[in-house]
Amino acid sequence: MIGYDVGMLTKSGQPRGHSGPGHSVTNPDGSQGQDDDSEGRPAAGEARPGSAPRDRKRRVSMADVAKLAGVSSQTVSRVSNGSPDVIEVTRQQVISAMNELGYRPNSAARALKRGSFRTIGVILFSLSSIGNVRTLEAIALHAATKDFAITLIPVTAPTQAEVQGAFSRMGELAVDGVIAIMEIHLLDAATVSVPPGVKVVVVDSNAGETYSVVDTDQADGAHKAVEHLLELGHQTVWHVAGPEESFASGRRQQAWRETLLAHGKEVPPVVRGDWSAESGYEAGLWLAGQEGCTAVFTANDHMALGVLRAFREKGKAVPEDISLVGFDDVPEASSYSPPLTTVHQDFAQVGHRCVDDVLRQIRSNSTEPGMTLVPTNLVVRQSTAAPRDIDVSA
Amino acid sequence: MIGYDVGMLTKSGQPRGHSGPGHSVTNPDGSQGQDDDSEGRPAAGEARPGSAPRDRKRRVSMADVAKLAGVSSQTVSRVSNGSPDVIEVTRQQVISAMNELGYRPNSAARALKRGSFRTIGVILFSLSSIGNVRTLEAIALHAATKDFAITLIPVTAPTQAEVQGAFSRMGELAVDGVIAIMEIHLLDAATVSVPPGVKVVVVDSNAGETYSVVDTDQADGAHKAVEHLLELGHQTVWHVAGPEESFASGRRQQAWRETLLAHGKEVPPVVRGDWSAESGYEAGLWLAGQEGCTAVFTANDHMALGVLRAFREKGKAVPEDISLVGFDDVPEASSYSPPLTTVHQDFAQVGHRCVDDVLRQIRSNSTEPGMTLVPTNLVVRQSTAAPRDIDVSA
DNA sequence: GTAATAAGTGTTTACGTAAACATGATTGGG
DNA sequence: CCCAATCATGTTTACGTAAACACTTATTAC
Repeated sequence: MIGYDVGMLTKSGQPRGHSGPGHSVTNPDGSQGQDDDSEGRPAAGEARPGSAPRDRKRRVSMADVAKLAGVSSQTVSRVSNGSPDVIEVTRQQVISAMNELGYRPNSAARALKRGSFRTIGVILFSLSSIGNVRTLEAIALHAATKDFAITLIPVTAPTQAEVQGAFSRMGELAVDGVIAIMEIHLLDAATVSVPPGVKVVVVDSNAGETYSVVDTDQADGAHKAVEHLLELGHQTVWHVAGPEESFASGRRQQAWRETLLAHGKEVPPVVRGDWSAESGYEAGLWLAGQEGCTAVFTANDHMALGVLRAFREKGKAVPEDISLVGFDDVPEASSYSPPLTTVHQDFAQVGHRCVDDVLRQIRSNSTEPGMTLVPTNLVVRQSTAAPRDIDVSA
Repeated sequence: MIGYDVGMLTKSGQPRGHSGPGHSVTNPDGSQGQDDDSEGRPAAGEARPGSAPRDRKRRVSMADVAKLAGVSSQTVSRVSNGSPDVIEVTRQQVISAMNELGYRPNSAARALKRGSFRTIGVILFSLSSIGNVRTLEAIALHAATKDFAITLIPVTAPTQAEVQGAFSRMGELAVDGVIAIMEIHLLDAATVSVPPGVKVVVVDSNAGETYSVVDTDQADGAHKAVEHLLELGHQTVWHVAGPEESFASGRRQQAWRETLLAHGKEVPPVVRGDWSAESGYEAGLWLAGQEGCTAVFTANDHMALGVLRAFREKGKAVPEDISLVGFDDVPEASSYSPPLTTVHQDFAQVGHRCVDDVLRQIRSNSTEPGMTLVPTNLVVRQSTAAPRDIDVSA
C-alpha cells in the first residue's frame, strides 16, 4: 500500500498528454464557435451596439435543434426522452443536430412541465460527525444512480426555528423529497410543519410516527459491545455517553444499561461527553481513578481516542488493565494504539435506504412512513481482553 | 465540557418515553422489493389503472393568489419579489392571500423565466477526506447566506471520463456556477470541456490558468512545518508523502524538499502513503528502522496517527526519540498521544472564498480566472521537541 | 378493395413566472 | 386648468418543454 519514492520529485504533474482532439465542443472563452443561427433570430437580443460585451447568447433550445434537423420540436423532445416512437433515421438526424449545436435539455423548463425536479433535498445540521458525512456521501451516490440530484440545505443551528425555516423553504425549493439528517430530536410533528405533499425521510430522530425513519440499529450495536465485554469476564461495563440531546447517544446508553441489567450486573454511573476526543480525554481521566473499572464502552470512536490518551497518561494499559470498546468504526480506528475494538456502522447502507424510501414515497405519491433499522457488527481488535484477575479459559 | 451524570440512570436514557408503538418495521433485507425498480427513465408514466387516490391538487399559483386578493398576477409577482412599486395596502392584501392559500413560489417557473436557479453545483470525488468535507460544509453555509442553494454532483471514480461526464451534465443541471473539489489533477482544459458560460472554481488542482483556483497555501504550510523542526535543532526532516496523484501532496512534498535545500540539509528518501492511517503505520515501521531519523513530517494527520502507533510499537518515544508534525489539524489531533503538532488548514476560509469567487463570476458574467491562497498556521503541541543529542539552549 | 388499425410525426397548448409594455389614476407646475 | 410626470397596477408575451391531440401514411384484416 505504500511505496518508496526515493527523492523522486520529477514534477510528475501532467497526466499523459491525452490531447485527443476529437470533439472540442466548446472553447471556454469561446468568442465564436456556436455556428448556426447566423440567420438572424427573431429575438435579436444581440443588438447592444454600445460596449457591454454581454455574450448572452441564448441557449440552444429544442426549437433550434428541430430547425436544424428539419423536424418538429416535439420530435426532438421524444428523442431527448428516449421515446420508442421515433424511427431510427429521424432519431439519428436529431441526435447529430443535438451534437452539432451542443444541445442540453433545460431542466427548469423540464421541471416546470413535469412538476418534478428529480432532485432530493438533504437537510443537515452539521458535517462534523463522521456518520453524517458518510451517510450524505452514500445518499449522493445512490441518488445519482437513480438519476436524482442532491440539494444541500444546511441548517446553521439546531434550533426549532432553523429547522422550521429549512422545511418551509422546501416548498419553494426545487425538490421532490427530503432527507433530514438530524441527530437532535427537533422533529416533533407538532412544532415543525412540512409543506403538504413533501416526502420526508429522517435519519436518527424520534419522528418515527410521522415520517419515515432510517437509522443504524443503535441498540443492537451497544448491546453487542456490552455483551462482548461481559463475555470476556468483566464484572460490569462503564459507559462514556454522548451529549444528552442526541438520540443516538440516548439509545446507545439505554441499550448499555438494559444489557447490564439483563445480566444482573451493577450499572455504574454514566460519564457524559460531547462526542469530541477532548471530552473523551476528560472522561478517561476520571475513569482511570475509579476503583474496579476494567471495561469501558464509549459512545463513539473519537471519545475512545481521548480515553486512550488519558489512560496512557495515568499508566493504565489497554487492554491489560482496562478494556475499551468504541462505536462507529472510523477508518483510523484500526490505527489507534492499540487498534480499537468498535461497533461498525454501515452508513452506506443507511444512505442507500434513505434514498430508496424517499423514492418509494415519490413514486407512490404517498407519505406513509416506514422504518428501517440497519444492523451493526462488532469489530474486535486489540483494545479488549479478559480482565487480569479472572480466568475464563476454563 | 463534560458532566458527570452520576447514578442518574433513571430512565435518562430514554428521552420522553417515546418507545413508539405500532409502526411497521421494514426488514433491512426488505421483503419490500421496491429497490432496483423500473425507475431509471420516465418512459411511460404512472399507468396507475384503478383507484389512484392522486391528490394531485394543483399547486397554488400566482393566479390563485391574484384572484383571491383581487389583483393581477403581476402584482403578486411584485410582492413576491419585494418590488417597491406596490402600495402598502395592496401588498398586505396579497400577503394575506398568500398565507391563506399557502402559496410558495414555483422555483422551476422562476428559474425558467430568469434563466438562473440561484444554485451552485459542487463536483466532488469523495467525502472521505476531512478537507473536502469541511470545505463543502463551509461552501454550503456561505452559499446559504447568499441565498444560493448547493447541488451535489458526486463523481464515482477519479477518471477523466467521469469528470467530463459531470461537467457535461452541468449544462442541463440547474446550476449557475460550479465549484470542483478535486484533489486529483484531472482538470486539464484540453481534455475537459465545460459548457460555455458556466462559471467554475476549482479547489486543489492545477487548472490555474483556465479556471479560478482557491486553495490552502500548501507550500506555506509545509514550509512552516519543516522550519519548525529545523529550528528545534534536527539535522534533517523525513517526509511521509500522500499519494502521487494528489496535487496537495505534491506541493507539500516539493515545499518540504525546497525548505531542506534552502537550509543546506540533506534530503532523505520520501516514504509514500495514501493518506490513510494504515499506510502511515507502514511508513512508520520503516522509518523507525532508519538510522538518524529524528524528525518526521507527514502529509496529513491520519498518517501521523499511524506513524505514532508504529513508533510506539517499535519503542520509539515521541517526541523524545523522534519529533512528528502532521498536516490538517483534524479535531482529534489534540487528543493523539502525544497531542500532535500540525499545520492547521482553514477549510472554512477556503469554502468561503470559493463561493465568493463563483458569485463574482456569476455577477459579472465573466469567467475570468482568479487565484486565492488561504494561509495556514502551525499549531505546536507535544509531538515535537529538540533532538536528544543536541543542545539548542545556548 | 375498403375499413380499421398502427406507426411516425406535426400542431396546439399549458406549466408558473417575470420582463416589457400599456393603462389609468393622481399629482404638480406653469 | 391642462399637459406632463409619476405612480400603482394590469395585459401581453416569452421562457423551453412535453402532454394531448391531430394528422398523415403504411400495414393489416376481412
